[in-house]
Amino acid sequence: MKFTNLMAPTLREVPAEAEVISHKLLVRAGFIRKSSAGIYTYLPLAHRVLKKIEGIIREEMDAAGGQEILMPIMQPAELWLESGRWDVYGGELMRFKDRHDRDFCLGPTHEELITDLVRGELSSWRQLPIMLYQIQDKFRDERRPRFGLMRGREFIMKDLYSFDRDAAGMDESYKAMHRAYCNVFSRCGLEYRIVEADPGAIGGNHSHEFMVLAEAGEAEIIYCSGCSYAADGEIATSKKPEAYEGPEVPPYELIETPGANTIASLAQFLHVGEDQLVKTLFYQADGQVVCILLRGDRELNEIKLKNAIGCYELAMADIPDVVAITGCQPGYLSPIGLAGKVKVYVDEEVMALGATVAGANRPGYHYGNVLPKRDFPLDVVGDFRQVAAGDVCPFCGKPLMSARGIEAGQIFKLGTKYSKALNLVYTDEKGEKQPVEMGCYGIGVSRTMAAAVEQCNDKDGIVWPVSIAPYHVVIVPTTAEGPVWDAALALYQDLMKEGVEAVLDDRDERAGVKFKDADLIGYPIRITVGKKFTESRQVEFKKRWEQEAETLALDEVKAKIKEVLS
RNA sequence: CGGGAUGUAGCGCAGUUUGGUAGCGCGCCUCGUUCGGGACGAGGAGGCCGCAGGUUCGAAUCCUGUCAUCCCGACCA
Repeated sequence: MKFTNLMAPTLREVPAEAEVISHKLLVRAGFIRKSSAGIYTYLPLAHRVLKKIEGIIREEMDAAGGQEILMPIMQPAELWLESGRWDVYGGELMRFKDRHDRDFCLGPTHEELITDLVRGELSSWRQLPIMLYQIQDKFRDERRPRFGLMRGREFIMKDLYSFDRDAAGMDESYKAMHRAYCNVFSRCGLEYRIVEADPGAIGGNHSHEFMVLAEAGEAEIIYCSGCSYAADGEIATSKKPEAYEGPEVPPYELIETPGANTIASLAQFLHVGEDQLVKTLFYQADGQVVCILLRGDRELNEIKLKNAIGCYELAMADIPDVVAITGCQPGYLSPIGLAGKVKVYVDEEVMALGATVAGANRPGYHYGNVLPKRDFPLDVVGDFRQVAAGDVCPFCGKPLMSARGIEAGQIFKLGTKYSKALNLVYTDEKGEKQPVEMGCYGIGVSRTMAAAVEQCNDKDGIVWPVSIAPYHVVIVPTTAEGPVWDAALALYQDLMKEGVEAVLDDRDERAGVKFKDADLIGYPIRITVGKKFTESRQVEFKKRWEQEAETLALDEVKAKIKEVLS
């Protein structure tokens, strides 16, 4: 491709709306342009990168037993009503009506549609297992699209669905996909980590996320410094402490704590650590107020609490509701005396405290010598704490670490959630109907491209991994005429004949401009034809990820390119 | 959805407080000089000042509404 024929509109200045590196660079380097919030056009360079990522995904899915199909983006409401998700999915589902006033949506995911497809064709156990996948645009009306391609409203996704006769079969499919995903991200040249994850609205009971490591990632990864434990911060857990079994504690007593209306100020006033105190919080779960007790130094993990309660909406309770229950403004709230009023969820770390201090439902006062269970109710004891770096690994006891990641893929064991809701059954050897065990497996293709940029860049621009680079080689003639130009053109034509993916920067620009754009766009290899060619028929060969260039004779270039690309 | 900010040329911005008929840098076009890390000079094109109402002799500027975009939070396969 000649640069003058390539629509790659590079910008010298950063668009004001871009915040994260991948968004800035993809816009500046002429890969994408915004259409509306969270919706982008992929220009030729981006399109090539996406096709490469998709190519890698196809090879790995096919090798794992997948068959590619293409389902409609437009989906009828009936299927979503049947699964129950038409009402549950909420505002994220892009809904519309056709001319006959029938309800439809743009597919945010395809469990309903594929289950409907397979139930129409599946009859015998002999047909299983089946793995079907597609690569297509997905639509989610995000409340807040942001960070360019990282969280869009329209994005490209690969979604594969597995159908097995039993749980053991589903486990095999899950393992096969787990391996295939490792291959995909490794082949894309990305540094990633696999973590245990919350299945969320897709459902099921077992899920892993594939996190591309990057500072701009929206997800927190907790992983162990000593063993292989790694989990999304949303569900990560730390070692459960032993419940307190020390000497007997005298009855609780009122103590004066003027002005100590936060955990920090109370700890300071009493000269004890925040981890010696009890924090009392009130939340509202689908309209019902609940109480949560945590160790003073801890934050609540709302996802854990949400899963424990089994509610859809969870938010801090309104202050008037709290006052109605406790008779006290926040600051000195007490767990004592809540029996029968609200359900109390207690983090297991609280149980490890001996005599502790809690609020007294009276401004300026706390109770000392408070003992969990003896002095306040424990309706549910569990893990509700947000785990942080430095906590103790639940499996090996070594300290946990924290990193940030971009969720590029997630795999789920769905079990029979959708097959039961949509009546997807097969007939087994005994002639009995059985529900199908399903799994689903997604990769954000456009997000993976953004993640690659997020991970592979320097101050000058993108540094594409070879496997997903839009082109492998750029040839930069320092002038657009004379022997230098002729040599560059001949080299380009030669490389084209050999099937090398090359761009010839044939613009009538100064060399500096071409170098800047080459770095910005991020071709893995740059070949400069210039003064060394005039002097001694040599060219400069530079790898994007190395600082220094090497000088080669013109006829050595082809071999060198092949060596570097392989 | 709550909070904050911004909409002026393709991109980055000034002008708005104090109303007087639109400006800078980059990019673009022409000519010349340059030519290995975003050159220089001269000339030129390009703007319903987001949109709709209102106030005024007169609105980019003041008022009302509305739309859009971005940030923080909440939320999220």
